[in-house]
Amino acid sequence: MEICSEKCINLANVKKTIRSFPDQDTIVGIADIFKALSDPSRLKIVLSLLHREHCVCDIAVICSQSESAISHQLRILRVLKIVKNRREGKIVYYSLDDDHVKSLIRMSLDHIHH
Amino acid sequence: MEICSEKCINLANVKKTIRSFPDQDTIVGIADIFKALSDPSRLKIVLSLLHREHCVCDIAVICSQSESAISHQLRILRVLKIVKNRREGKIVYYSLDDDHVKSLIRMSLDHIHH
DNA sequence: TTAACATTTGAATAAATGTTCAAATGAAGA
DNA sequence: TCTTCATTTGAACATTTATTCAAATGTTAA
Repeated sequence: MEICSEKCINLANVKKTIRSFPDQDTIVGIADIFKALSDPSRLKIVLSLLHREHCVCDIAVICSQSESAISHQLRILRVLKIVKNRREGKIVYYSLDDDHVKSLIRMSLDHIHH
Repeated sequence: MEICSEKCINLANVKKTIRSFPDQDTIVGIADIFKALSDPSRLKIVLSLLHREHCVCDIAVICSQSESAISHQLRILRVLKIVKNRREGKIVYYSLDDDHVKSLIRMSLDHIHH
């Protein structure tokens, strides 16, 4: 990474921080997970799956949104490996696919309620 | 919350999940924190402050962005109480204002590198 | 094969968001 | 006071994003 030393106020600290930086892929990966949880309606979906699996139409009821809107968001969460699904006849059940996400949400719940 | 029982596949589970739901303010609050960390450039700023404070122009160098762009993002992070600042003459130093955010980031780093 | 149903998909629209540029603050030193 | 410098601000623009609607899958039961 290039450092324009002329513009730096504290070059030593800047170098330290840059050295401690994760690589760009890691940064984007983390940002993606946070982005998945950053939309209230998508967060609601994840919250609804915190304790048990649900089918799409039940999630729609729980989140008071259309089944289509829920399905669109579930696809995003599926691509990010945050939820997984299983089919039982006509019905598709979704559940959380990532324990880290559960931890993140529990931790943020603690944070809000501190 | 209204439940359209006709549309529910599994009413009992739906009711359980709805009962376990945080209130809307909590949901939006959590989503806001995740939103703050969901943009790679904003996440970079937070990462740059993980170990030590920095002034705006140094953050700009670290994140290879304009000082104006950094300042705009810092304002968002300040409103969300994720960073705080102190002025020393002409220079404004920013640092993290929230230990929970540090934990969230550390946890997500663990997650990516599992 | 049909009909009914749960879910998915694609296109379109509206709203939110990040960056840029230029101008405005506010503090320090000449 | 004037100049310089670090930072902030506002408006404009381009991009991303969530939701809606209509149509398409894919599965079950008649």
